[in-house]
Amino acid sequence: MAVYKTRQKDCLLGYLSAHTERPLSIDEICEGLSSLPEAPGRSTVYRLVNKLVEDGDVLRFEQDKKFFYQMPGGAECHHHLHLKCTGCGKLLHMTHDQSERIIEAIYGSDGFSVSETETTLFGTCEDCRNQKEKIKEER
Amino acid sequence: MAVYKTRQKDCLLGYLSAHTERPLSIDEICEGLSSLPEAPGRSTVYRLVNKLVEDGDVLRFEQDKKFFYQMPGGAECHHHLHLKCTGCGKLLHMTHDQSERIIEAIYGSDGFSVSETETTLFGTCEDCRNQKEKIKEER
DNA sequence: AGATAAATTGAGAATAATTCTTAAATTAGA
DNA sequence: TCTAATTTAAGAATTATTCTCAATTTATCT
Repeated sequence: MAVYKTRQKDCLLGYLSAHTERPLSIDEICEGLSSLPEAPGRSTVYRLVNKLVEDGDVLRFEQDKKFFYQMPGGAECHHHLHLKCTGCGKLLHMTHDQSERIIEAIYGSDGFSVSETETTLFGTCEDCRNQKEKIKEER
Repeated sequence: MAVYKTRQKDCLLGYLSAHTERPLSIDEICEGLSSLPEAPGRSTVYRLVNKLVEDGDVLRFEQDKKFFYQMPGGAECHHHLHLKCTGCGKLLHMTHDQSERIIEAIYGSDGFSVSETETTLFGTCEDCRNQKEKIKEER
């Protein structure tokens, strides 16, 4: 099963490597490609992107029942772990150092390499916790 | 908007509190309820479970594009964080102590309370990392 | 208990992200 | 250029979930 080089692949790959600043949804990718003459169709984007993930050339992560895709290496914003509040939806960015400490601790104890781009920690932010406290007190 | 007590609610709540050992999918819940005479229908299960999550009575988390539900308090297995390998799909359980250390560190630095039941860290396990190394060496 | 208004249920339609199917188009090599 | 293998893309199929609304159930009032 040889692999053929096509205009569509080049087009997608070009777009992804030019937009590494954050993970992109399929909609965002198709939207971004839409003005280009060689843009692959939607089902081709799905197929190509799956292949890229399988080959380890693109990172994929899941949020709100959707997949997001990102080429590794480029993103400054994603060299740290994220905290997502399930109360208000806010996304917090941990510091690089704190992220590293946690990742190294886990590597040391479990031999597991946590992927910063694929991992989001869920919980409750300070504001939402304070609000909950207040509601409890009012009873 | 008063709240009425119904047989279906009792039935679901009874089932959930009797099965706290791990998070359950909607299919598993409906399957489990199916033999009971007062079992709510599928759309009612969806509606009730969403209400319970909203009220904070049931925990929900997302995996493989599906939601899973669990009543808090019961589960011994979920008083720790999980590591999921994106290579082989293996699920690792961190020790309770290690989980606590990480959660406390994040609470200290960001004021964010990580929820153990809702959080899964993604990455590569030791075996898969070794395998990747081997493939690289063979080139 | 009977009547009434508000809340709840459930069957199925609607939605949304993704995968599958397949005929037509493209690619690479002889 | 011819040909076989690969890739594309339009749309059908799939799957988890939400939405709709008529029929049923619940709580309350008399």
